[in-house]
Amino acid sequence: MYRIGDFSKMCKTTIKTLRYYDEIGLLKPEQTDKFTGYRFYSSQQLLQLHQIQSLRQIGLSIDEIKLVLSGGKCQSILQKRKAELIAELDCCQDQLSRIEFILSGHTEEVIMNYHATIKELPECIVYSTRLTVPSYDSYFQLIPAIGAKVTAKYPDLKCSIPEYCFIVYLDGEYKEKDFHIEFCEAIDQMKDDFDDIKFKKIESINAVSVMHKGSYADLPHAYAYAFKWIEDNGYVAIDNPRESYIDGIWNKEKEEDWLTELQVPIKKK
Amino acid sequence: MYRIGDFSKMCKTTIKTLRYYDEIGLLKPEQTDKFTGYRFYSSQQLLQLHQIQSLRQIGLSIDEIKLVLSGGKCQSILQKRKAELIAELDCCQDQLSRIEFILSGHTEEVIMNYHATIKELPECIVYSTRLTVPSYDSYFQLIPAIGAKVTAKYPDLKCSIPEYCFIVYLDGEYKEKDFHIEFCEAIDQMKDDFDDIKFKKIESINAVSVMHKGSYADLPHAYAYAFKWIEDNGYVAIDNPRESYIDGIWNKEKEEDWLTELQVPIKKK
DNA sequence: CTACAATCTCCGGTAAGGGGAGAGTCAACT
DNA sequence: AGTTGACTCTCCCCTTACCGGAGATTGTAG
Repeated sequence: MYRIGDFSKMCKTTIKTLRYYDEIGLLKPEQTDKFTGYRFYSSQQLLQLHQIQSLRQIGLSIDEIKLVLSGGKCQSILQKRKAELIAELDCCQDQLSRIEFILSGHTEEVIMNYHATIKELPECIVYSTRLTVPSYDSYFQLIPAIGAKVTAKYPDLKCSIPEYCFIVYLDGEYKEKDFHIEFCEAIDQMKDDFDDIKFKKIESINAVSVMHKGSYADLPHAYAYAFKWIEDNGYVAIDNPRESYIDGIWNKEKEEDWLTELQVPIKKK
Repeated sequence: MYRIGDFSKMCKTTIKTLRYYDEIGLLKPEQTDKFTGYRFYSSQQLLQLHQIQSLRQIGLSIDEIKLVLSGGKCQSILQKRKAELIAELDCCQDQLSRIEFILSGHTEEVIMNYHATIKELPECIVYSTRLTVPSYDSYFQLIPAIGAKVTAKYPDLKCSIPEYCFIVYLDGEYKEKDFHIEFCEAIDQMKDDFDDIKFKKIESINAVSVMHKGSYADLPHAYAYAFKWIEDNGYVAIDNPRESYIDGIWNKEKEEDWLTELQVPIKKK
């Protein structure tokens, strides 16, 4: 029989940990003095603790170890831990790649102020219409008219709160003018199509998001950043990018206050 | 200005998280109503939060993000995080390897009951002597005599508590008899050598530890397990293994109660 | 005016222990 | 027999980055 201090040295485990294992019932000392509360461990416990340590060192949680020790599910618990580890490895690789991307200084070439995040865009219902516009500036003259038309047809239809409206560029290539675009506005319910207005449900999807502040003339920088980020971090774009408008001419006077979010649907390569 | 619920949807961040960031001062809402306590966020905060998310997604802690945002040390923080990630990748690989080792069932071939852990053996002072013994059983007749001799020479010398005594096999190869071994006993202070007794300090080292319960005749199984484990998990032995005696003939009658710990000094390959 | 949704603060919980206070216990040395 | 010092005990709070829920207040629609 060993007192906790000696046992602690023999098994290279702190006294705190031994007391904790006692408390949670993972490893009870063979005897506990009823009056003094002193714990006494035997060599048998040394063997048990050694197994516990071997399981802890492969990253099992204490609850999992309890399951293993109570004689069940060893295989499936290890398989589960294996899957966790593979996911964790992927996650670390991804984070490492993103750090390399920042450190390698792509950011400083253009503007230091772009950042990329991955987020899940939840599913939503939108009405949409396709149009060809001669230039950037002409969008926002056309858009209010579309909204008015839809409201006139379906007065009970409401925009999502918060508002979510975006356009998608349908031209695969870069164009200086006469863009082919699709305008989408998220709404609260499905309706029937009419004229050139189509209603559809957009499925949930993962996208990389880059915020762009300022004039639309600089948006290509944001696109360049996003696509380089996607490429360098091992993702691929799986759909046309969305340009989502947050602040613009309709609520901010100064161009430098305009805020746009670029969302590029992606998946891991 | 957006209320917390809308802002939460826009930035895909939970209300709980936003309140938490407010509380810890990472992201304060632009306004807080003095009477109702309602938080109000602006698009500017959207931009800030987006950056925070991008940093969180590479695994920075909140304190680190605060440092980055307060304008300092961005490079060094990222380098530090990079180093952490590389260490974490190594750790995951190691755990994965150990799980594969168990799942691939080496264990079942021999005896299911071996487990391996890696532990740091702390530095210690020992007296040691080399001897050649004809067979396993003759060790324990010789050892008490050695102890007696040392105690006679240095009466104030005390064994470490808990006791730590082990032998090292000096023969590189496997032998059936006439082993060349070194016997070591950990003690509390350095003394001068005499006769064939040498005192030395053993440095701290990492070792893989395997517990063996039962007759010494089965020890080769434990050795086989340990060396296969070392090989398969990408380590190499860097010194002779130690056989440390915990329970044996001196305190347990039955052979099946004897407990021995095999310690093999290793490093990552 | 009444629902009902949104928001607030406060409290408690997470995993696996670590740190420390204050009190009791054990063994050896005067 | 008393004292010192090492050891151990329990109890409580702390860690990270939030989540869940209770109970109270506020805002908005009908």
